[in-house]
Amino acid sequence: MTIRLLLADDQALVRGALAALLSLEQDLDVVAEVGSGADVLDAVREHRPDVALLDIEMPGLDGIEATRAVVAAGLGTRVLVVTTFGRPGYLRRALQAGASGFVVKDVPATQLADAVRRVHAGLRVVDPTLAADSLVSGDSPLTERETDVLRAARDGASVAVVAERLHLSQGTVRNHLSAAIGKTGGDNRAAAVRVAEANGWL
Amino acid sequence: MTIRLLLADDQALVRGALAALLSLEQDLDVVAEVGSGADVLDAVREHRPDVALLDIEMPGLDGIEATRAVVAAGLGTRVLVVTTFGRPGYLRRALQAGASGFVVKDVPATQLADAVRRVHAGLRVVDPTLAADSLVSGDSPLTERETDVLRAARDGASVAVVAERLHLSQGTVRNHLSAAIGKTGGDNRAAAVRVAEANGWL
DNA sequence: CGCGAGCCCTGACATCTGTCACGGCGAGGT
DNA sequence: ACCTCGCCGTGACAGATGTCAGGGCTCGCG
Repeated sequence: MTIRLLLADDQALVRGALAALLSLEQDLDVVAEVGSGADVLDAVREHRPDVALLDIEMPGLDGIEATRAVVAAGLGTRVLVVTTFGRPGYLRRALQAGASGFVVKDVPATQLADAVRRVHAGLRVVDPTLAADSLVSGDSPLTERETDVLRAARDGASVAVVAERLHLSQGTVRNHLSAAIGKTGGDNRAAAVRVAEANGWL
Repeated sequence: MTIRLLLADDQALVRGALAALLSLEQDLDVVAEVGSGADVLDAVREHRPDVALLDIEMPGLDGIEATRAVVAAGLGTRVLVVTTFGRPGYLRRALQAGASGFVVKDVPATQLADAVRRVHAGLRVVDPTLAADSLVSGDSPLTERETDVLRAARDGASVAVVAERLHLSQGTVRNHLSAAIGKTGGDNRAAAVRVAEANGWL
């Protein structure tokens, strides 16, 4: 009995290459490929794959949201998240969204098929090096408002612009920013943005 | 007669997948795979491939430097650069380094083999959508010092730290930063960093 | 109810940042 | 030799930023 697969990755070349790689395995069958998170759910409904391989970095609906949607659909499709960046926050958020496995694109090619088989068997597959990091970095320490403000200031917007965009006073924006800077251990907003992005807190 | 290929990509999974994809073609033969830019030159010397597929984003020696080294070796190996990010600056720098072709990982999988064949035939292969962008964005308008300073300030370092690191006065650092901000069209250093990175000027 | 914890919001103050006008230096043209 | 132009370096100044102390609000708990 073959395992039916859905592939989602916005980079056509990578998607096709993964399809070629997985098709070499006798017991795996790629039944659908999509290039955006928004198309995942429809494809799952139509093809009923056993396992969905989702990339996190996709425009529009990202892999995390797509995972949530697939799991919520309740069709028995298990999700294996595949990502370029081994950020601790991604792992945590993917598992919270209901993913059954999480692998980084750094793993040897031969291990991907194994990961698929394990996920299909109901096991959890987690990159071991990431698991440790994820525990120490834990949940985001930022409050909702702090996250909003930091996100708005991400690409260099001034306090005035952020305040305008979020309908706050400038003092409030500065205060949230200050809190975020303190919590991330940086010296200024740019450093705070780097840390928060690296941990998947934005 | 088959075309002999070298694959370089730091992500083992992507590398293996590309190998599987290209091996499906009758006239292509993957003779070597490496996971870092530093290993490229040795592998080229040992296996004498016709075409080398190099990813730009690699730790240590990046794809641009590796291209330069392969071309300088003068063994007749042509370079096809494959990258995740379609930044105009990358294309320009890759071609300046002597690459024969440049494709983004967004292209359909079937086109990669064609690109390889064209490069092997001595043609230039350039993603057409990028070519236009590259011309308008052109060379970096930043002077050497401005680039240094902006690079040092990239992850949120304060003026004092940058000045220390580059052995300059704080006033000078501020001035270079100011010039970079003006040239990039931003309002502050964070915006300048974004723009410069997006154009491959750093 | 009374209380404390946590979050959001604000204004005042010291510090940092970006701008500006200016001088020195080397390369290339006249 | 002279001039010009572009890049590097510098200090003074206004404006933006980060810190701090503090008030109002909701929510859960004794």
